[in-house]
Amino acid sequence: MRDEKGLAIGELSRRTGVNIETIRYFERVGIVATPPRTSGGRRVYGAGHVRVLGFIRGARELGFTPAEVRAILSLGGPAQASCSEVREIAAHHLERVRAKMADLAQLESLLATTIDRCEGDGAASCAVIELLDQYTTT
Amino acid sequence: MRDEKGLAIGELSRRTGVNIETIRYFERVGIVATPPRTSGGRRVYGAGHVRVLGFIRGARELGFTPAEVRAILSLGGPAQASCSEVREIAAHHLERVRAKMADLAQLESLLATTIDRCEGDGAASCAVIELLDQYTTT
DNA sequence: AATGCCTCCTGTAGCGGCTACAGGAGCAAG
DNA sequence: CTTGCTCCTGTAGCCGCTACAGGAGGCATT
Repeated sequence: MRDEKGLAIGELSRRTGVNIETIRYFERVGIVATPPRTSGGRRVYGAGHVRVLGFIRGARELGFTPAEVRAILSLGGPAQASCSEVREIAAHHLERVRAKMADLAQLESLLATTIDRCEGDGAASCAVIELLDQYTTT
Repeated sequence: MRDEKGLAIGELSRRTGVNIETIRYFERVGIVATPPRTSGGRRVYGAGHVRVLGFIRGARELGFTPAEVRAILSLGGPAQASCSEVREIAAHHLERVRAKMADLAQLESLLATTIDRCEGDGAASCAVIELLDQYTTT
């Protein structure tokens, strides 16, 4: 299957960096459209699929949730979605990123402080174990 | 099962904030020890289980991975693990937290910049879609 | 003792987002 | 035709839980 007009799934996978099995999974759950087949039953992909799969990969790598990716795709995907709607989804994602950063900053501070107080085996108690032990009675 | 000497699983769950089903799961996968039973077949838990489950919950809530939790437990858990070893695991976790923070800071910056450049539907192109579209050809 | 209600038991399946594999068919080159 | 590679479908699995069905145990009340 080396037709100029379409790609086999392996070639699509190499082009987009998305796993063959993941591509089939995406088709099965409706994230990407079902492609036409050869008479032998093999899938034939075109430029639209190349674009959409690359887009999905980019969004996932930037931390957009699968639900957000689906939402953008249901707006028409990269070719048709309205900019203001995509921008709104991205802004929401940015809020989540900022909230996670704030959580991690708190956690980092707590861990660093506790580890600093930890004196190792010679001490009568262990600051890290004490920290983790706090939940013993709720 | 209201014996002074032991707790039933429901009471253990209320005491530790760990789900009944999760407690059974932990026993099944070996994270916590199998407790003795009544003649009727009910599990009877003691103070050791209360402590370990609380500890597990604390560690998970602070973001320690299941593998890290298991590592600490295999060192003897909160009652017996050596402080220096637990501290080392915590320090490694702190490194991961810091790395994640750095990743998120980069991502936050990229998203914020891109969203700022996004002018909405009136523009000829969409900065957010362009960003996500970068992966179309690898 | 019987009843009713709550708790606990085992076994199994499911969630999400993929990932992997078995067994067989298709396809192209030599 | 043979060979070697790609692709197909169907199924199961990863992880860390979470949920449920059907039935048994336990306790208080009548």
